[in-house]
Amino acid sequence: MAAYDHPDPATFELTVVLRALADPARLEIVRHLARVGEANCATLIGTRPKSSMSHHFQVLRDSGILRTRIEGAQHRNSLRREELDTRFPGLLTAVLNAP
Amino acid sequence: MAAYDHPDPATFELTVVLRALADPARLEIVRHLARVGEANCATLIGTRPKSSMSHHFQVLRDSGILRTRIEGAQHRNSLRREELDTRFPGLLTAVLNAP
DNA sequence: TGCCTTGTTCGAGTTGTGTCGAACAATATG
DNA sequence: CATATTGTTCGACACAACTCGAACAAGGCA
Repeated sequence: MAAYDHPDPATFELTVVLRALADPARLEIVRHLARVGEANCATLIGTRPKSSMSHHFQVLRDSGILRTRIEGAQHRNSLRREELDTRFPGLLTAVLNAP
Repeated sequence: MAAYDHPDPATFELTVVLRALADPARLEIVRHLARVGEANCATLIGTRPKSSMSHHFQVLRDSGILRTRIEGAQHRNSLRREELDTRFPGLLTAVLNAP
């Protein structure tokens, strides 16, 4: 499978990032990745079907919040913390620290 | 006209706040209020009709982002910076500093 | 009282977004 | 090769959200 396209930090859009974070399922994914560093999709699926998860990962990827690295049959996801913090200083930290 | 109900900071929901901020029109309103401190609705209307603006103000008010003070026929809006920062430290600042 | 200003409310229309099953693609593994 | 595992893609559906005109309410003012 071909590698994913990840947007350049200079093109990150605030409204797009905020909208990506404004969903409970995606917020959960982001919080989980912040804890474990890297995870494949399967370990992040709770009760939701794969197709729903795939959708959420795409939204997060397209907004610039996470990157997906392909290793064999697995897709390893991790937060793009540095890039995000360069473009929107303090934003991700504030979201992760929020109750 | 009766005063508005403003939610208690303890009940602010992160996803609700993020969704409220994730709209270009509302982000513009928030940025404007950050500059001028307080403003009535009329001065914030660009080309959009009043009914659209009223909707956006309600979303911002219900999420806890701004408060509306009634003075005669005018509704004066201002950001709830302290309350927001108590509940979600650094969030509003990060959003306001973002490009 | 009559009129203007300021905003809200209502209803309809349109678009956007999340959800999910089914089919598909790619990679391991026996 | 056959099969299981991991994710994506597609299509359809439901629901939430934005937009906007029209009608309404409340204040200020002549």
